[in-house]
Amino acid sequence: MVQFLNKSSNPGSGKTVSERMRRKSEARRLDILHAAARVFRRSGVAAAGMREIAEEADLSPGNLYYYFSGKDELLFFCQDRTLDRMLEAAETARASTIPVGDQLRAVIRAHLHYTLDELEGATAHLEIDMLAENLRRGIIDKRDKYELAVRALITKGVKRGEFAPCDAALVARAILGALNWTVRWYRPDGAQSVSAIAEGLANYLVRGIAAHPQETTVPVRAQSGGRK
Amino acid sequence: MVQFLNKSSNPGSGKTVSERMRRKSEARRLDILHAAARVFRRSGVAAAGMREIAEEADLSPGNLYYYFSGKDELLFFCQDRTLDRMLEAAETARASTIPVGDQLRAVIRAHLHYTLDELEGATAHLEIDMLAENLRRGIIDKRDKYELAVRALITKGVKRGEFAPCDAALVARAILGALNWTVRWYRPDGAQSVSAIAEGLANYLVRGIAAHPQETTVPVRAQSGGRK
DNA sequence: CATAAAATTGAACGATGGTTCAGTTTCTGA
DNA sequence: TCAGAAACTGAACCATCGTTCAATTTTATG
Repeated sequence: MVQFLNKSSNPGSGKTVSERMRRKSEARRLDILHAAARVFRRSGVAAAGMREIAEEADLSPGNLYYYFSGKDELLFFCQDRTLDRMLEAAETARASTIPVGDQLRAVIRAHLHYTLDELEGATAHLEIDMLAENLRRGIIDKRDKYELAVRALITKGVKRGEFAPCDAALVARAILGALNWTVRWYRPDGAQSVSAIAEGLANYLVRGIAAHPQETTVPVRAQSGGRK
Repeated sequence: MVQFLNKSSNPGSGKTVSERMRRKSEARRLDILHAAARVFRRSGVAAAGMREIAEEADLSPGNLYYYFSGKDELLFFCQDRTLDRMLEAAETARASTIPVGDQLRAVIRAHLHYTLDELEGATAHLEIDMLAENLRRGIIDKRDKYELAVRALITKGVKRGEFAPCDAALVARAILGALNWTVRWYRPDGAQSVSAIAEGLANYLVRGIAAHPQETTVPVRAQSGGRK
């Protein structure tokens, strides 16, 4: 979680020097990663060029390769990081003692936060087949693990009688689809904030499997305090 | 609907000759369009190369440009065609006299058919920003019109008391997201057929807004006759 | 301050992808 | 049968993109 840089090529190749320099280098790497994530989100992975990423990170194209072996490594770290966060959120929800419906709601909120949030949001993990073959395996596994976590939540809800019997695998995919597709239409300057969208979607998506849904209440547009 | 070729550059530029030749040329154009749609779906629009499309359509790369002005025109026609079909299905559903829930179900079925079906399915229309700026407008308008049609269906259901009050715009986007995301996980050789997936998703997605959902029934995996 | 390592640069390379075009083959209609 | 149009070909062009590298500047440390 804290250090994901020693997984692969570090700057240079000689033994590291002072602690202070190592810190600085690491921070720089993180900055670059953030810049790459922004460009990936803004332009899409395919259209995101190394020159564009370099400019966003305020360094020359060539210098990028001093910190990362190439575009694939950049992409890999971006995807890996986001999936880790989502998996963590899913695990936290699972381990809690609140009703399963609320656990699912928490996962939905976190999911949208990590994809749409202006600062922390990233979407690179949604374009897995842009990643080089050799790096794909691990990412795919994490993505599948996440999907399975959502499915397990649904299954648990059914077992407890909180949810109606259903095809958990299909419902999980439907939920994830509805969530992931938000990156296509969400605009930061739009009418609804990320958390408002999250509440609305959570209400609708959970209601679809709730054993005893409230007769009336579904996402009625913004019941109080509009933006942010 | 029938002829969408005279919208732009036809083969050659001289006056058309005999009717028989025109027919043949038109058929050829359609074949190429189908081939392009297959390649777009298989490889994604960005990764789909003109050489690959040419090979799929059994002609030389250069010859492609005898029938179409370029990749953008190819993409435009693919997107336009699919959106037209979906709009048509939405209109048919709207005009029918069945319950709104069933109208929505019909739209969902058609939507998945036109995206996932082995022969007729196309996914190019999901990558709108791959299209050149100057052609985008029309496609975006059609897509928005379709989204509005789905939203209108929901609003109608609420007005009639068949659906619970909700944020129709958000729910429409959730539904479309769940549907569109199927192209990411659906595999023709998977366990469920397209229509089985359609039924399962329709049940879940409609239940989320139904005023009085059945207590139990939700997509319980394949109640009879598995594949096809 | 000096020196070596770390960091940075920008031009250039090779591959790829959309597109063009001069030339060739195939087909149509009189 | 035979022009002339239509259909077709494949090599080449040009832009772009990921990447490399020799050379230069900056920084850390004795």
